[in-house]
Amino acid sequence: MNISFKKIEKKWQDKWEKSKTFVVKKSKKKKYYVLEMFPYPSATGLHMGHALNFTIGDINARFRRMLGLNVLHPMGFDALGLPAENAAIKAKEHPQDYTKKSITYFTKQMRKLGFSYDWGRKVETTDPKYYKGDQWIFLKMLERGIAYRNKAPVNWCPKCNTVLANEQVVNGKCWRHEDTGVEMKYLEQWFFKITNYAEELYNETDKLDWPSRTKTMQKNWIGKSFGTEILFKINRKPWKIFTTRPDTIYGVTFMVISAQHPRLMELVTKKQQKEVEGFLKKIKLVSQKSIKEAEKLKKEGAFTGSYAINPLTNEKIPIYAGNFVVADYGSGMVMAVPAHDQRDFEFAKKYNLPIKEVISGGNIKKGAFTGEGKLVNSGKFNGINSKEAIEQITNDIKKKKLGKKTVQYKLKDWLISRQRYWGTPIPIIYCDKCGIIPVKEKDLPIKLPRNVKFGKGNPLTTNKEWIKVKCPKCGKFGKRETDTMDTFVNSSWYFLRYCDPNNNKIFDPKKANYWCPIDQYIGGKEHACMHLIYFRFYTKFLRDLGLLKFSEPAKKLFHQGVLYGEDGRKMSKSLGNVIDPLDAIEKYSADSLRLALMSFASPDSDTSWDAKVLAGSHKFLSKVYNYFNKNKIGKADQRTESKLNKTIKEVTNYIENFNYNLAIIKIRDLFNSLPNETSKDVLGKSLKLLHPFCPHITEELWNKLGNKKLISLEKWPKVDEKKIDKKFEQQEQTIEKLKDDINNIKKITGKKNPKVYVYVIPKDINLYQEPVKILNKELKLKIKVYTNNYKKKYDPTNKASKAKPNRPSIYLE
RNA sequence: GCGGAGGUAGCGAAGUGGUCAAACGCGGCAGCCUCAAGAGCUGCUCUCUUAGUGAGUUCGCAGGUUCGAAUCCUGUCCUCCGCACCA
Repeated sequence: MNISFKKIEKKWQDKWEKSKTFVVKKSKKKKYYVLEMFPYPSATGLHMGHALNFTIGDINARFRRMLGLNVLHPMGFDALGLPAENAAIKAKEHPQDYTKKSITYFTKQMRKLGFSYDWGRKVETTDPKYYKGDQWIFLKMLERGIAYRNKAPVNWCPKCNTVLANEQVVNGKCWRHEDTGVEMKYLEQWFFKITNYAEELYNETDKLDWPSRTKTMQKNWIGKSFGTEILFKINRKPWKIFTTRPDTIYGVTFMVISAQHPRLMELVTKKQQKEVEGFLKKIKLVSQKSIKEAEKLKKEGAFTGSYAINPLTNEKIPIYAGNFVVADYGSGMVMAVPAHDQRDFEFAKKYNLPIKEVISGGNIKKGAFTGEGKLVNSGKFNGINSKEAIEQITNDIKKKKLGKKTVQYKLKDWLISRQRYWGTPIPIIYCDKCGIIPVKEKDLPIKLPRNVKFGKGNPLTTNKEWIKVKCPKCGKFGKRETDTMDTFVNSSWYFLRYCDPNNNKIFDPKKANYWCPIDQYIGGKEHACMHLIYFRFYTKFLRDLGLLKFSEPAKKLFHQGVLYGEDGRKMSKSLGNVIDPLDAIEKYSADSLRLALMSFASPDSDTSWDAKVLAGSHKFLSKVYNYFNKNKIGKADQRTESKLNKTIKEVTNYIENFNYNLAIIKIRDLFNSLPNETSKDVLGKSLKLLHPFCPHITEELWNKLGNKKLISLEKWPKVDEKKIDKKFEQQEQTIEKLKDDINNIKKITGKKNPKVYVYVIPKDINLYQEPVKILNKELKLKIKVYTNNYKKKYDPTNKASKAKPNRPSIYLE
């Protein structure tokens, strides 16, 4: 029978939309906010990863809704950003038109998948009403010293004429120009002082109900380490040096300052200038990204001509510029202890610098000894264990006011400036007289001008009309900031905007505090150290502004697995292994696709696409549909009731825990075991179990059962424990075993339609009567059961004597 | 180098102390149906054995704990992923 899934699906999608089924308001019910990370729309449309992500979210949303919660399940588009701008330029379109088209396309596809979004809450970051919020928050950050301007080394592509985000540098090359090396440049940039929140972000990570892997990644990224800050005198000025090994301070034989250090040139003497400049030139093309090929990179450097004074030994120590010291960690300069640090050791070997052993236990001729040991050559600290010496030396330094115990983070302030058009304009005006002046709140939003000419770099810089603006302070003409904000700014607070997306304010704190924090956030694990840290930071900042009453944006987080192509490789156009969700829907149906996506594997594990699973899912749904066309509605037997209730229990549990694949197995099993005649109640409850996965077909069949209301808004079935009867399970096992035995004997003997005689011991007779009846029907055989002591039984070969407890004897004729 | 995940029958994938030769799906094989194919239905699918209910060998590899291990412990090999010269 040919079922028109397409018609059915369209019918219910229309119905949901018309009757505003998924529109939510504040209510007395307990709230539940489920959110999938909003997509970055592109003209190529939704990909299978999106479909997977959103399906997981939708199942969760539909399930919670049926449980009686007030479910907020919105969707939006993260549409500002560099990739869209580049794609638009390539397509010779205006980014605005390109984005609009992409969003329309995405929306259409999402509708076809039957997601239960409250579309009235759609958020688009390209909407000036939205990015006004970015600008307002920026101004608040500026007021509080969280946003600041600073000169910093950045990745620069000479061909694009623009700064690139770290993610846009691939192996030291520009992502758009594979042959172009990225350079380091010093530019005045806007930063967000996320490091102010490093401690809180770090500490609260443990409390989150998030995947542990992500939590560790975040903690590593924030990178808290305890150490000591020691003041070394250089040219009579103190320089702070961070170390985790103050116990080795007597072994310092030189210092290394980062080649990227902004104050490097202060230390370079006239005599050494040429040498240092030569060195800097040599490493200029080595961007931060390619430094990541760490092991291969040889330690290199040049003597600056300056010396530092070791505060404990008063030794004069030469300072080198080096390529292996990170400029923005610690103080960008390290005290080098070649005897006890591998990198310092390599550097010392190369430049013939002295290696002084201060911890015993290793062989410093062979290499650095980084382990624990007793101190030697360390004055009054000789003989102390190195671990203990860390404490003692730190105390000594503190007493002498030469330093203190301190904490360092790897987390760096967030560089948000982008020399690009398609982003939120930074609301700043540069005035010759007044300096850097923030735009007044009442003048927000600063809209992106529509008229721009794309050429080299940021087209805003050549838009004279837009740039020219009156200084809010003195009234004379100044210049607008032409940099725009990093796209991650947009996604840092969008979840708040969903709570009241159409107002002219930023977001409604009252509503945000009702709906938030997000109860269940769902998205890719690749965001662990970017978006998922940024939006925590924003939440904390907005809390400190007094707008939010919570400190963490998402209580629970779920990462969907990566879905690879059928060949096990990443889906990509060039490999030709991309499966388009629309094609799958076209060929089968949205419900089939949703079911298949959840059947491959546990939704959080990486897996590959399998066309057969999709076909199989479709087959199953067809079977379900056909069953509902043929079946009779009458009374439910106890066996089915028992099975149903057991399944309700299992499925509920599985869905709670995101074991969607297992839930589906149980649901399939239930439908497969439904008898031709059963009650409306059983059928309805079975449909409800399937509904979160396959909303359309269940809506259709629910309606066919004679229900007037939507299944989408029905209550999730409750388990009736009393109806779960272990007897039936036992019977099922008995049936299986008996069936196996009969089939086996049939096979061995080759008898096709035998008469079957089953002999059981008297005690077991009750256990077998029912199963034999069922098997009679199922196998279409004549099966007779006797107790083995029954005198009138038919038993030509005396099989009956072999019957044992729980082990019937069988004769086939 | 640091950190994380994982290795289960032909494949995908459940299972985390006994009820495990191990759910379920796919594939394969056989039967029914049909003029035939497909679909659908039924059964089998580690090896051997047998008119069934029996035996043997399995859950990356090697040891160990236990009356008992796919499941716990130790070591080891392999795969995938993230971070990476962070002092």
